Amino acid sequence: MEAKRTVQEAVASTRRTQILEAAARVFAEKGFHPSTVRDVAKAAGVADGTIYNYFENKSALLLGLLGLMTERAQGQVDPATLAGADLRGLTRLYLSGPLEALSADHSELFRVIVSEVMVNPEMRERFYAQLLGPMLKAGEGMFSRALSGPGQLADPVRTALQVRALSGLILGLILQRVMGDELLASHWDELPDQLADLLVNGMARHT
Amino acid sequence: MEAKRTVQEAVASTRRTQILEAAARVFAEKGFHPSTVRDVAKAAGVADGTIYNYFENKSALLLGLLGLMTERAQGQVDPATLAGADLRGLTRLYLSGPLEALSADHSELFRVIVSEVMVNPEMRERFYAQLLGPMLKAGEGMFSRALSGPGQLADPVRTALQVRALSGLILGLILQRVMGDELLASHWDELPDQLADLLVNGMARHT
Amino acid sequence: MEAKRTVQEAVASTRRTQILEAAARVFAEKGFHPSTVRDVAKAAGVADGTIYNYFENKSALLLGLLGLMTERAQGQVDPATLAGADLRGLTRLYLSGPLEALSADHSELFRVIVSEVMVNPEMRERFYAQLLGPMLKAGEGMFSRALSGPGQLADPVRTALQVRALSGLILGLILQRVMGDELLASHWDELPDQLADLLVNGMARHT
Amino acid sequence: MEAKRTVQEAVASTRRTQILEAAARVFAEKGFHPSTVRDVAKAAGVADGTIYNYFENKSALLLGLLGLMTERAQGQVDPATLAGADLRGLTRLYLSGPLEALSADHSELFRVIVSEVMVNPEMRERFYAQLLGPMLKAGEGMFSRALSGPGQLADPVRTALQVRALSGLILGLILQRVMGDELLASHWDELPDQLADLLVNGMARHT
DNA sequence: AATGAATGAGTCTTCATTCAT
DNA sequence: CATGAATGAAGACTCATTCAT
Repeated sequence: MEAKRTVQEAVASTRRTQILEAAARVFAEKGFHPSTVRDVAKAAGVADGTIYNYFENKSALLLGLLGLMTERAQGQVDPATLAGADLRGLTRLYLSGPLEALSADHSELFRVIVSEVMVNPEMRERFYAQLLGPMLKAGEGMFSRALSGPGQLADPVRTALQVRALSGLILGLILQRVMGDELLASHWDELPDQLADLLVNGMARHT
Repeated sequence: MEAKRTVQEAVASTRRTQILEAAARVFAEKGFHPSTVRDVAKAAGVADGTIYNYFENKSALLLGLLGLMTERAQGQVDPATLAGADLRGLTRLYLSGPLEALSADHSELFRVIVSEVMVNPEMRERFYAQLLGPMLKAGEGMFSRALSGPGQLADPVRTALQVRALSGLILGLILQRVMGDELLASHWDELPDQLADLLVNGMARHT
Repeated sequence: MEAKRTVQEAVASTRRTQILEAAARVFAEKGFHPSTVRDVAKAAGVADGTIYNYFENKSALLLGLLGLMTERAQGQVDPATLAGADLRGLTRLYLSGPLEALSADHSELFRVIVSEVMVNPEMRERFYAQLLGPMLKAGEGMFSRALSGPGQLADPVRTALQVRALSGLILGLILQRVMGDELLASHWDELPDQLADLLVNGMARHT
Repeated sequence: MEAKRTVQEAVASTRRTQILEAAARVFAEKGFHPSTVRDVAKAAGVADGTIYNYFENKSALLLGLLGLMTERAQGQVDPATLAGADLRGLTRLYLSGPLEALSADHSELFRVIVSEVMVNPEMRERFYAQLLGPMLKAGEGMFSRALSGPGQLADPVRTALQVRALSGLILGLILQRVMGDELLASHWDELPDQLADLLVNGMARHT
């Protein structure tokens, strides 16, 4: 009975993932609103009704994808690497994770999710609670240490705003790339380094 | 006949604007997809069918709003002020325009438009062609001059990337605010100054 | 403008009736739940969506039919005839109206409506408020006069219960006929007379 | 083997009853059509599919409930009591059984069943064959004796119609009560006596 | 015999768009 | 040009029923 239930749960979990990945493909291709539940069902190789055994409604698929994305975004950063990093290294690391992760493969899905986040309150809240908020919190911790001088604590508000500048930079660059800016696309890999220089040293010195 | 046509054109133009502004209100309130053409018609005080005398279809309303937004975004910057500005002043000005303009009133509509831009190719292209592209071009011109030393031209690619960092910063900060970050909301007015400092001098000196 | 609106209203009213009569036919034939909105639309010769220009939803069609039935049930009784009737005549009249009206043509529709009235609170309330309640009130007025002796008023509660017995009798007989009782079907026309005898004189004398 | 089969049959019968009672609760609460097979399964504490081991389909549940109701309606009347009753006593007894039984607890279920009987031919036939028909037959027997004078048989058609009047009265009163008539609800217990008086002596004398 | 996940046909309802007036 | 009733395609979702385990 124990075992049986566990097996069933495993199957159910697999099926859920299977549907979710199908939804990711379909939504990435056609967008959320133009996609039909039937599209997702077909892509997942299940019947229409089966979708509703795993998700309450069409929107829940999107929420599920947000969860998937969150899971993947976690654990991108290696705490050991962070420990020994100086300010520039820290900045570079903070930037490079999301820039690499979100832009490469999942940009299509990212577009769909951001699109709904903009407009759907529940998506927005979850996005902030699961992804953006934690990322900001982590950043504040990291940079508050790095920015504090010996015996002098960094201004917490200023630190928080700087972290928001960093994360904003990431978001904004991804958006611009997604919107078709070719310069960004072709220099994407250099960005973490360039930006770290810029942010640490400033434009004046950076030149 | 001349006059008559002109009057007619004026009326038509007015009616178009009237519909567009109704669409702005409606879309801002409910989002694009949940809003119906009838909603817009009612808000504009016209019949459903009348909408189609001025706009090809529902999507054209959104394109029209993008145009409206573009018009308003132009002429925000005063060329005279720019001329005498140093690097920090320039940065501050470049940031403050959009931050003030887009965040205050029109944030709802901005959300709707960005949402569709993410997902709708035609919207994306126009957004880039009308708004983002020109803004980047202008920025490149401005900063290329400011960053060039005497007798030495600034690296154009580096300049372009820096400009994209600036505009990305703007976009990303607006997004984060729109997503409900309270710290940004309460310190919004200080941002242009703080960011200008940060970007010009860097974090190291900025502390 | 006046005239135009009036014409439009007339058209709308006609269309409403047209749909309602189609619904009556369809529901009478297949029952309410098995009938689809499309069935009604086809029977009415309109598109599916047109139904929803005149009725909020499928249930509203049934409510509409209840209204139709109510209208027809009114004005069945001629006040002049009632005035001069004695107790037996009154009873006979009170019975014969509904028995003739509801059983003949509209028995199919009556079945559908009663079926939903049994189960649907809103239908039940309306049925009572529009049909049964008024019929009881009218009966109480009529019989309170007829049952009062000279200088002595009839007991109002007893009168009210007797009226409910009469109306209950009507309802119950219709139901039994509708359920297929052949004896009732073949003697339907004699019922008002027979029942009036029974009720006025009692079984003991009636024999 | 014998015993085993018997035990199995007992279990099966129990399970059947268990499901049927669950269905009674569910249907009484939500009505037949709005209830799902899953609702019934949950209320019975079994899996969806189990229902179909005991009932052919959803409708069979309702037919089963009709059977349940029939069983309970039988044996309500005590033949011994009937034997010595005069016309008034007989009438009172004939009325009081159903009025007490159907109105008290099972009125919800009664509503659901009548609702379907109105609309579903098979239900209608069974209802007539199992419940109404036998009740009429029994009444005809009882009253034919009571109404016959010495050496003179009562007119069978007249008797049959009178019995139908009685049963119709019952049905109609229950319906009116179920529809929310408060006077009936508050005087329900007096009905058998009052009605017996009315029917035996007539309104004229009854006053 | 019990389970409950899978099925997919079926329905209501919405809404962008058209067009006769 | 304005109107708004009519259209009908489209889609989310439900749920009775089946069947492999």
